[in-house]
Amino acid sequence: MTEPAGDRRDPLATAAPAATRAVVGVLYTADRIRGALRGFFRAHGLTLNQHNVLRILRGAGPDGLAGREVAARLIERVPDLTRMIDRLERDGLVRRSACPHDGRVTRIAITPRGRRRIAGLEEPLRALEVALVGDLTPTALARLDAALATIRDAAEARLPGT
Amino acid sequence: MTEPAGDRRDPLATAAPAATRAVVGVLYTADRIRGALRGFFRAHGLTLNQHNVLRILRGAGPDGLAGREVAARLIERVPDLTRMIDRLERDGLVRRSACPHDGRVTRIAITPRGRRRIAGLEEPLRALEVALVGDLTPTALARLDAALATIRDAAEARLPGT
DNA sequence: CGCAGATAGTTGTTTGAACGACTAATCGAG
DNA sequence: CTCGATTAGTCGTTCAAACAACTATCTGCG
Repeated sequence: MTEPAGDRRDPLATAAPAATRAVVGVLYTADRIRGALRGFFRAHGLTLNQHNVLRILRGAGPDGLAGREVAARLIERVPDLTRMIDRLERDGLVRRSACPHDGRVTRIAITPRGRRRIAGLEEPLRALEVALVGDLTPTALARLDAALATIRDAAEARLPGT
Repeated sequence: MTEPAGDRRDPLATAAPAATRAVVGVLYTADRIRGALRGFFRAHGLTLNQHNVLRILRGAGPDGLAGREVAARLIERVPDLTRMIDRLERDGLVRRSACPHDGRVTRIAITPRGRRRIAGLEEPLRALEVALVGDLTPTALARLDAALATIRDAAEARLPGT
């Protein structure tokens, strides 16, 4: 009789409101996915966001992209792209250059060393992703995408910036 | 013939493999949800994890919980619970006490001030959560929960710890 | 022109995260 | 007992995140 309200063990196992369950479920699942991906990238000396930047730059032209564009394409928004690029540049994975048309813009491009760093990662990464969601049917995956898109649109409408 | 695959603009708008889309979608959506929740909690001097700890402790008995148990119930795993509790204790929101049965264990309990800090937050928080997912039908929410549970089980099997 | 406003990026500073090493207490086998 | 192994928590240190303020460049209107 000392713990009358001790039935709240796991935030995901409760009979919480459906909205709470969904929000918490997304956050919880994302945290575990990040944990699984962290170990993967760490073996290659990269963080999640670093790999993301390199992948984005590899998909860009040889002139690279403006920092603003890189930030817009990132999965997770980083509030200080400058110093993140600083570290990548210090490691020789990206290269900065001034934009000839706009003196404010610094263009960022991937270096050959950066390409080598992420070379060969795509296939094992995809295998890991498949292992994470492989038990879901294509229909379930499509529904998941649609539900997430709905939530993210609502969430972006409530973000401070922009 | 140097860049034959330069059609990758937005990580969510591509025709990427379904597994990649799902993984990226969860991470992307979680990041936006966190951004929306951050502003909410910030107005009350709390972070997401801090509010989470207080909510967990409020659901526990008057003796509080062992740090280990708090960590296990958290939505996002924190690798240094000690200093997180340090900050909450410094602000007078929680209180530490030694466990009489096990000298290794430090029990953590919420203080009246901690209760006041999170009092009244539940309803607006729930309203925010509903605003985030309100456009989804109950069926869609149930399917979302099921899909996330599947993914998180697979992800936890690939985490370093435990 | 010339100046108000907007945009892109950098920098300062504080706070928290991440990783590992370390201490102390408990448990279990012999 | 008592010694090795395990568990709970704390501490040191390094790195990155977050927020705000600042500089420099561009845009457009008068």
